[in-house]
Amino acid sequence: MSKKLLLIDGHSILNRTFYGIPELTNSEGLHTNAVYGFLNILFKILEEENADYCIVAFDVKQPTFRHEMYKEYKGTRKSMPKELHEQVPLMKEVLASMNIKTIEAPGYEADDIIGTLSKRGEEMGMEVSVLSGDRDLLQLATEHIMIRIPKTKKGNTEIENYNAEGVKELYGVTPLQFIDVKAFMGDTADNIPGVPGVGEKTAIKLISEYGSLDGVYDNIDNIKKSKMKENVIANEELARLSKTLATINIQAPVECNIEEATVDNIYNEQSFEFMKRLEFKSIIKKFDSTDIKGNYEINSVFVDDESEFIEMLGNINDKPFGIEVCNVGDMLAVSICSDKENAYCYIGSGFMVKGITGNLLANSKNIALFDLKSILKAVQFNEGSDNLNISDLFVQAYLLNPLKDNYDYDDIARDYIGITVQSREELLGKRDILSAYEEDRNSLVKMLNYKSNIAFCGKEKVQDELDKTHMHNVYSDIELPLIYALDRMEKNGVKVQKEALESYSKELEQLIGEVENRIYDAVGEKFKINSPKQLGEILFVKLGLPGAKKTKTGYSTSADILDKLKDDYPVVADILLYRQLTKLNSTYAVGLVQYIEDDGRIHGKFNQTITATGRISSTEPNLQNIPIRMEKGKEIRKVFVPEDGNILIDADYSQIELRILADMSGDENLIEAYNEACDIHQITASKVFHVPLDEVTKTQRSNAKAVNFGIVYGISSFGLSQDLSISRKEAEQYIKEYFESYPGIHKCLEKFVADAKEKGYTVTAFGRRRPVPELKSSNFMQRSFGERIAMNSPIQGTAADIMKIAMINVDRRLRDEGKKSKIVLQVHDELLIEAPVNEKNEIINILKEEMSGAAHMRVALEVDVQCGNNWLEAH
DNA sequence: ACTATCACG
DNA sequence: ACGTACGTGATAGTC
Repeated sequence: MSKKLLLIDGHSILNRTFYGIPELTNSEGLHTNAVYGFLNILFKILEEENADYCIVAFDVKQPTFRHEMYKEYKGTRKSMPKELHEQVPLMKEVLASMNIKTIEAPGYEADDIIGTLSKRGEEMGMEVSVLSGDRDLLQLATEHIMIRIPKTKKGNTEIENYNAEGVKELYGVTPLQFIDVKAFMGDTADNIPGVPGVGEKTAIKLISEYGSLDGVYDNIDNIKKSKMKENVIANEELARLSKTLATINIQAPVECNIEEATVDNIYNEQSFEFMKRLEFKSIIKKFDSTDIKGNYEINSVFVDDESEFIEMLGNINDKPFGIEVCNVGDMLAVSICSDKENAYCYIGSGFMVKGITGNLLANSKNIALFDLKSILKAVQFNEGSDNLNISDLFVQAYLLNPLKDNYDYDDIARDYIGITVQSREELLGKRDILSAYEEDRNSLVKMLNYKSNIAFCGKEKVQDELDKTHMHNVYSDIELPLIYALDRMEKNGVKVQKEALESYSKELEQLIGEVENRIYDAVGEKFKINSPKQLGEILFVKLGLPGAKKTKTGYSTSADILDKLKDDYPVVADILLYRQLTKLNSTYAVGLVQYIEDDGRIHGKFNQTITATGRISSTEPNLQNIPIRMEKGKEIRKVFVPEDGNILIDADYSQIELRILADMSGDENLIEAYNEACDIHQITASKVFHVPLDEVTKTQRSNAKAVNFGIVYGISSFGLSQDLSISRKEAEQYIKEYFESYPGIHKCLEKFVADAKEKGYTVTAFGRRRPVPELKSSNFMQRSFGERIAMNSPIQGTAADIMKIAMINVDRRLRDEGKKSKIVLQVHDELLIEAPVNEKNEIINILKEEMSGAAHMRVALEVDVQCGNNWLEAH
């Protein structure tokens, strides 16, 4: 059988994948999207074709022989963005690691190299595939040379294939005639001028009729008189030059022995290291079936016998150890690791193990684990003075880089130890713990043992990083103690009246039915009102409403567009109402009922490792976005109630973010305004609009409020103008006046950006960091986004720090003082406490003291506290 | 699996 | 000229 040769146009594939794949960086901040896309296509083709030889050709940065006669060549070519530029040498290194030959020849373009090699391969009797991102190479196609062009369709890469026949079919000319077509039509991307006024259609018509460029000029008298004909005659020289430019050199003096460019050993140690460094998970997977992967192995032991395992726990004494604990149905699983080579796992229902494990956790000084909060769900113990040092690598890794979406043991193993461990999914698939136990106990044991082992092995490295980044205190003073507070809050849960919620849902459904019918009547047909696609079609095509704004998928039907139409078109008002009602019903009424447990309470999750800024997030369900702003929505809050004999106490920080900014900036005017306990929005209005304080109108105050919000978000004139429906000019004026009124704030925000640009990350008042890779982008949009992040993150993050400290302290006071009151919810700047009626006054005091006292700043941290028999009343 | 929308701070 | 406010999560509809 004939051998197969694969030739790749390196730059053109990189170019295509760079623009086709969203931004992607590894932890070092290296851009990797183009390389990633290239490799995916490469693997796909190599697997498909089973090529024997592979060569990747790159252009060299200098005028090439073929083009040196055409002086303007490359004059208008856009230079590569630096995110792509840095990936070119990287790509070459990766290919080298895979033992794939790369080639570049000074004075010759990649096209010429590929052209030459493809012909040589063909002469040697090979089947040749040429992989390129554009159609420039189609002229090379023959029976044995296939041009392959990858296309991304809906996320999938499909490859279009052209041999000589394929070209003929598509264009009606042979591959060689395609050169002459190009001579007439030109190619702006390649700076081939062509003949003015002649495009693809005309060029193809000419060539298919007269066979070639020469044929056209030989028969020029047969062409009937037209503007086009004049152009063709007048530009003969240009056409001939274009032909030269368009002709790929197939006899370039390329020094390359094709038979040495074998595809061999692409999966090897070096290439594996590269894929790990670039964090290409799906590609790393390809190494699974090979023997180089060098999967991390330990001696993973399953201990059947409870007393044997208890003895092992006893032998730990004061040694450092890594541990993992979880529930397996009614049983408990514990894995323990106190040396790098071995880990031991017990799974059973012996109650002794539970007690001893709890003791070990409460009294040991050197513990490493992943996700303490989840362990607390399986084995309860109180934080004491003896175990202040627990290293929760899950939370620690989050602090070190809050932008990641996973901090599982295999991620930590890769990022901090540099080894590859089989992930939970590789070992257990998508099964839950119990079914994994029932179906494949060995894999479950392996997973749990890896977890305790990686915790044990990774602890020091992670600790070092925390010290290096000065985040050790953020961990030990804030995140670690917070874990216990969050765990208790989750276990407390919040009482929700199931019946009330269900009847609320019934009411909504009734209303929804009515509104739905009104809409169908008005429009004259039934359709899915919640489908933006169908709705957009109905509103802007069928009914022809004005103000249509197109998005990439169709018309925008978002609330701010519909709001402008609702006064003139009653049906639009109904659509908005329908949206509101269905949202309330599906997300909040029906949505919440499912989460009410047998104790009548919802025990949502409060996640500590999600947000970029340091805030807590809430899921299953999200209890941090329960409606409050709209009249209809806030009713939902009535079903959040205390147990009998209790009340709800709600405490929230008043304008905490702006106060933090006042303190961090040291702006005298803002500090003074706050310390005189004035209405801050009114004062701002008075300053920005130059009116006396007592003459500030409602509108002025509310505009000033919007500016204050904008400041915290990282102000931009566009954003403000959008929010206030004013012109950008006006918004700019507001901002200018604002910064003149509060010069300290202006300076402070500029410093936030400058510092972040210099260091690559932002820092809160308590030392929490957030990397801002967007600031390095060459894309204006991305960079501006980075600047707004740099202004907002220190503020939002500091507020998050303060709230976390307050939670820890409130929680501690409640327990130290033997109160029955419990924290049940946290909503960023608000805490909800369920308190026995008789504890009411003391709790109010505790809340005020601990929340106000969580940080000491130049302005007071004001806290509003209210009580009620449901959440709506209390807020 | 992705997009649009909308709920909250 | 570019095309946005900062931070989240759940749902319905579409592919």
